[in-house]
Amino acid sequence: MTKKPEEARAYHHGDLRRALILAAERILEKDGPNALSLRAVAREAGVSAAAPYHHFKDKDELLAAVAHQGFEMLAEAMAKAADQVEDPFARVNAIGVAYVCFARDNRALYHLMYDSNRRENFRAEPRKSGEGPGGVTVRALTRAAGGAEVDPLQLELRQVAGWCITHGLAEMEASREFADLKQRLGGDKAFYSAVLAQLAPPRKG
Amino acid sequence: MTKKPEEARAYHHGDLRRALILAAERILEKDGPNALSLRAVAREAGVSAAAPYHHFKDKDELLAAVAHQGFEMLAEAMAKAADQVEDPFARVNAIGVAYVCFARDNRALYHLMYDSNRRENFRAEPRKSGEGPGGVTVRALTRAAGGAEVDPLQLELRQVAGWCITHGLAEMEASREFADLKQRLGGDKAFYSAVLAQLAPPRKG
DNA sequence: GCATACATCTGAACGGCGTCAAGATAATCT
DNA sequence: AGATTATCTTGACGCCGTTCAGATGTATGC
Repeated sequence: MTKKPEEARAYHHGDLRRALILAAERILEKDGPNALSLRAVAREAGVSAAAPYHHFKDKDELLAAVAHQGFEMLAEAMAKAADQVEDPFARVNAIGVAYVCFARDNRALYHLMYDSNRRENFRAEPRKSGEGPGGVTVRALTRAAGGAEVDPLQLELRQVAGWCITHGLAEMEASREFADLKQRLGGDKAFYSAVLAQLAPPRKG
Repeated sequence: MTKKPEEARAYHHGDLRRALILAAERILEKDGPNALSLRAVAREAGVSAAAPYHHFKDKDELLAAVAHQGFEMLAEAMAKAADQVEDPFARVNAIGVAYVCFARDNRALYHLMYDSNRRENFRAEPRKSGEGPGGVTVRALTRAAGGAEVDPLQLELRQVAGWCITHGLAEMEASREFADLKQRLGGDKAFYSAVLAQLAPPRKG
């Protein structure tokens, strides 16, 4: 049997690398981050405990790959949300809401992404600044600032602040203290949107 | 030898509970979070690996105690910063800056605090909402809103947004992408302050 | 087509980890 | 003093991440 050129190279197992990443995501989703041991991943993929070391330098590198895939999913969700809104200002808000929704719906993965990012174990591709979640956000924010004459320093600060408030909300959205507020506003998304709207509009001049 | 009443109860070791918490902080500071194993903490405290189990149910409970102490330090730093500013609006900003500075100066501890909080392993005292970092912030924000007639929903949203942007900034402040901005603004604190100032002032009526 | 080189996987082992049970030791109570 | 209780040690168990020698399957050169 020869290799199928349309799939990644398959030797004994058949793209074990991808299988391991998927197994890790499955475990993360089903049993939580505490159960995410390298041995458990290998077990889930039906392979010996040492097998992953032919595809990843160590456990962190596998987790980084999982996180990398998570960032791609996140960027995609944000881009899709952005496309559904015309008004530049509302678009920024929609992107933020999509970001927080992703964190809500992929809690364990989101935390893994952030941890992996923090440890700077992103040994995968160097992130090209245009393609990740940051790129989507920055572009939308820049456009929302519009043709108006905006102090570039203010614009940059606003980008940072928007990033901070969104990430902060994503980290805390599950807090019980917000349950009441969510209900009063009529749903999670309305709550996210209202919180993100607290960012000041960019000052002109 | 009888016990010294001014110190906590000392049996064989002499308040091992506190010693373990301090040992954990020492390891965290010196060798980072990866080195923070229960056995290493016991070793650092000069005690057998099983000894901690007479003071903490498991490792998470020890970490929760460390985190708890961290929250007290943080609340103190915030309260001190608040006392040094008169203007209610500037005070809110100063509190946020103090919060981010704490995260910057106690990075490993801050992350531990947040992790421990996330896992809801706060088996220590239930947090009385008035005393923690949240209480300090909320009081200052409420006062900054002033006697003006403010929509209470808007005020609450603003509290949440303030909390989010501050925590988000604390998590990301070490990012290299901000180095340039920090320099242009003339220091870390000026940068934190400028970012936090991006929050919209509370709308009246 | 076959031997050789190479990529891939297994099995066993090492030290470290969190945790527990049994026993030793020291402080407290009566 | 003797009994009780709190504290700590020793030793063990199973799981973990990682390494290494060797087995096995795949591709390549002749």
